[in-house]
Amino acid sequence: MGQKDQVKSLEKCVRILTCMADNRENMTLNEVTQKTGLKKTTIYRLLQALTSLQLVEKKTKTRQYLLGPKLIYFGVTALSNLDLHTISLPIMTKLKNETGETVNLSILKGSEIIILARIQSDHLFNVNLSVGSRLPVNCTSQGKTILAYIDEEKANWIMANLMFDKRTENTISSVSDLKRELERIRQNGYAVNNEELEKGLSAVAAPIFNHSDQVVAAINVSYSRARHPEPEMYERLSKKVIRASKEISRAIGYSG
Amino acid sequence: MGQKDQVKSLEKCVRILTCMADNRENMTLNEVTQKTGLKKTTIYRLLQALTSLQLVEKKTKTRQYLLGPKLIYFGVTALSNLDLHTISLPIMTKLKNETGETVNLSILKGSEIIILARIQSDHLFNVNLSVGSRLPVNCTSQGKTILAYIDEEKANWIMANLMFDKRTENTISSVSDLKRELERIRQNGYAVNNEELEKGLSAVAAPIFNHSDQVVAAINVSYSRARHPEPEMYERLSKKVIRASKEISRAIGYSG
DNA sequence: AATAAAATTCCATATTGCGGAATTTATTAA
DNA sequence: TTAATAAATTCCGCAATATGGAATTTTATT
Repeated sequence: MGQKDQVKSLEKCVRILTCMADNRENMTLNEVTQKTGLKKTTIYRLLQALTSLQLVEKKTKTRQYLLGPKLIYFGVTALSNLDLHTISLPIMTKLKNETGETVNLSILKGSEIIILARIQSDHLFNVNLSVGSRLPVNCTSQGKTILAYIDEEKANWIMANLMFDKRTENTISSVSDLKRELERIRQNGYAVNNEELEKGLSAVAAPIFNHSDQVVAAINVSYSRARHPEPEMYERLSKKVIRASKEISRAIGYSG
Repeated sequence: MGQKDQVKSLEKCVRILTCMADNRENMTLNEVTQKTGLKKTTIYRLLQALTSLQLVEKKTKTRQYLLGPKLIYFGVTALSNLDLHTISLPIMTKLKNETGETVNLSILKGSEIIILARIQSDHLFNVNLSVGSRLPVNCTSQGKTILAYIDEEKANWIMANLMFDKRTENTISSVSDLKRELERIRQNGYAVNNEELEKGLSAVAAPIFNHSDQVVAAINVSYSRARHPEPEMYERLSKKVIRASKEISRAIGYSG
């Protein structure tokens, strides 16, 4: 063994897969080479192996690689074993029925949130998001919520590296504004998205904590401002969202 | 290189992960050893490596291993890149709105189906299933649908290895009965679940084909018999389900 | 407390993975 | 079309890595 039970080739594979996942788009060998910094020959060989094991898929026409079907299998299995997920689903369904609006459960990954579960409203107008979708932390209720409760050092690091692209006129686009917003969120116990991601779209989110008092996710209710322009909606929803978030937190071991 | 770009340690890791995914339950080192047939020391070392890379999680109290968070990340990313998934979602939503009932998208894995996407109805009564849930082929509309359209050899192999546990009095529990049912499905173009999985639960499913005319998935509408006991419901739903399945098939390249 | 079983560590050896260089294939420019 | 450039793929000897039997420690069972 080199060191402490490392498996070099596996590490490289995970580095490649992570690179591909981070990148979202299909990637060519050269792109992976540039982004990972590994030797091209090595990557080539590992990608062949990964492909034959179905962890990666290769589009022969374009010579592009993408994450493969076996990862979907592993992933959805892991997801359905995840306490957070199984516990949240019925509570999310209840929340959706109470509010009539779309409910999401998301976790933080880098400077984005990833949707792990989503219960859509029955309104025809529905945003084109789904399990696996990612959104920037600064313009989502869930992103801001998580940011407000993770440890400050990590939050600062994320904020320092944020792109802050202005999705709408309301998008928070500076670290100082965002910090002020996080302070407000901590005071209220919930976060609001006031058309900061997309015009006409609002949401209210609350944090989910684990047994050791750390945020592990956020739950939100998202709705169209066209149907509910009144600002009182935020507070009204927040009560329900917070109740749901607490229920989930407790169920996964939070005692605070 | 050993042979044609194999990476032995990676292969073993995938074998371990597959074993764990197949098993559903958390596993102990010894269990993995027995099920994979690999040497215990090797598995131990690889599990350590997998754990430190977050592909696997280790419950130190019980010394059990389970699929880790990084696999969720890879999996949901792969899922959201999957044409089948992204194309299906809006069509499933439409189908749910048309019928008012829960809509599922599933693929075949071994002798089970796995739910890849699910749009729940707003009825309070909702079955406890979610993305990643697995069900036996013989007692689900989607399982039977896929079985009816995959190549016969594979279907026979699956049927030969089926457990056929009798979930209800209606559960199909012999190969010959199942074969007769598959024939009926091929004639109708859709499959029905007549309380074969759970008393009070019915569903109607139709197959989804790809560019090379192969079934890749099935879509279904599932509902409570308490609300709709009438058998005409099957045919009524089948029209809508078939329409949706064709729409998805075409969108992913089917031309038949 | 004694026994059995499972988990973990150790280490010498064979095997595997590595990556530079060469070759082939695709892409772009002329 | 041809030439030039860039990317993908193959080759192979060497060094580093993974292997697994045996020993040790920890945990479960009697």
